[in-house]
Amino acid sequence: MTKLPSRPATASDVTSRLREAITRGRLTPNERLIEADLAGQYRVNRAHIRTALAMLDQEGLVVRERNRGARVRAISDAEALEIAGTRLVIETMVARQAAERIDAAARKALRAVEADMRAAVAAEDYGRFSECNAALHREIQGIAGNATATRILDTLKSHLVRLQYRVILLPGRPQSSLAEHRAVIDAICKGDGAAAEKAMRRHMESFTRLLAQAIDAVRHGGI
Amino acid sequence: MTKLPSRPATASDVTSRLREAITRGRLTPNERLIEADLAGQYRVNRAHIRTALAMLDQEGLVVRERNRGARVRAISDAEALEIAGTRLVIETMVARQAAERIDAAARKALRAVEADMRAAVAAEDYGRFSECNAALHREIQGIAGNATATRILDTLKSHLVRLQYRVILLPGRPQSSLAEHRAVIDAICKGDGAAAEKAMRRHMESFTRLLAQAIDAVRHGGI
DNA sequence: GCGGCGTGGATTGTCAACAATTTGGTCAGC
DNA sequence: GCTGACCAAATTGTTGACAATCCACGCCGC
Repeated sequence: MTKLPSRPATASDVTSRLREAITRGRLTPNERLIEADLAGQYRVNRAHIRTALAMLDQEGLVVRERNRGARVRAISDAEALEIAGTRLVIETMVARQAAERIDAAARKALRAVEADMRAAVAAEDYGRFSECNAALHREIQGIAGNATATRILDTLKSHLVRLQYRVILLPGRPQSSLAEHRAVIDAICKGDGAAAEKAMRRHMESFTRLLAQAIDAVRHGGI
Repeated sequence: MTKLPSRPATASDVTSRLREAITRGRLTPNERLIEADLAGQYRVNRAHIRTALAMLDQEGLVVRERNRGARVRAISDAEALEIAGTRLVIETMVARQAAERIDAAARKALRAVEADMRAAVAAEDYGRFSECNAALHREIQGIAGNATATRILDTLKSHLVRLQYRVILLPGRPQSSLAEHRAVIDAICKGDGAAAEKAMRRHMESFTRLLAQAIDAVRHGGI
């Protein structure tokens, strides 16, 4: 997994590991993050934990209250929709930029991801589908080459990962998602910025709509 | 200015002050940020400086290299345009949301800022105009009530403040900017989301275009 | 009972000393 | 004069100890 030479873990290593623990749900919303415990767990000094928590606070994954410690930040339903909406407009912009900068190698890469994705849907392997999904968006971001947008999207997504499974698991969603993704890929490969923008907006709108439905269902249907 | 009871400065105080020093240009791009110096300057322990630097790093205002210290991050011309472009799409979304949620009190507040702005232009007081500009966008964000977007916009703007003066000082810009702002305000007050979106996009596009020109001019014209 | 009031344990905040690393300069040798 | 090794100063990284704070619990008086 991580490097074996076992260079003493640094603060940003700890930050990554904590971030992952939070986004993967190993640390649950509102869970207290006790510096001494975490320090013991990750075999690092408390100071590292402290700066990691400060960074994750800045990132919005953690809230800290003076003298009262840090907790995993719970995002409300309303906030989840805000995040999805913001993500929508940025992904849309990125799709256009990707279309404007596409080249042969990038086309090939996109088609490869598409094939993977299609296979995952055919195999009904939704975990893999989810990974392909993430890979595709990452690939598009890479093509667009917009570091600012990429950074923002990364933090926005980190807030959504826990929720997105609800959407992916909706009946018929993988199929419709695949079709939407294909439209995005086609437009980008054609180098048609306007079409890519439109296709990505449609894709993200349907994601956002389904997310809203999933949230509503949960709210009204218990658990 | 700050509270007189003089509660011992905390890490996030230091963060704000450092942030301001960077955005206001008191600390220049690539300038080294030496922990001990800053600690002395702000009358604070080095540990506070350390966490402040970690947060500003996460925020993108500072870069840190292991064992080599922190410097004010210099943003390239290309990156400035990335930031402006990203800001554009988010501000556009926010304008639409503001139009959808406007109420009587908010209308009044918007009109007040508009009057201020007009007065500033008439008086050719460009510092004040710049402040009004910021106030207007803040007001719109407040009406939209989108905390996620607001947070992102704040950090994006913090990267642009140093550059925006170049745009504001262009001949005729205050007047055209005022007109664009009026269109945005009118649309929002009418509650017309689509029009607000369009007006804001036009405004931000012209800002971005002028920023690009200003950058080009600097690049080719010396200094 | 029950509401205020310490009190102790757990946890975070603060600090200073020490270790490790980088950097720039000096000097010997070629 | 140039190269490289080495040394010293400056700076960051790490650690542990101690202070301040919060919180839950039990106690006392009513």
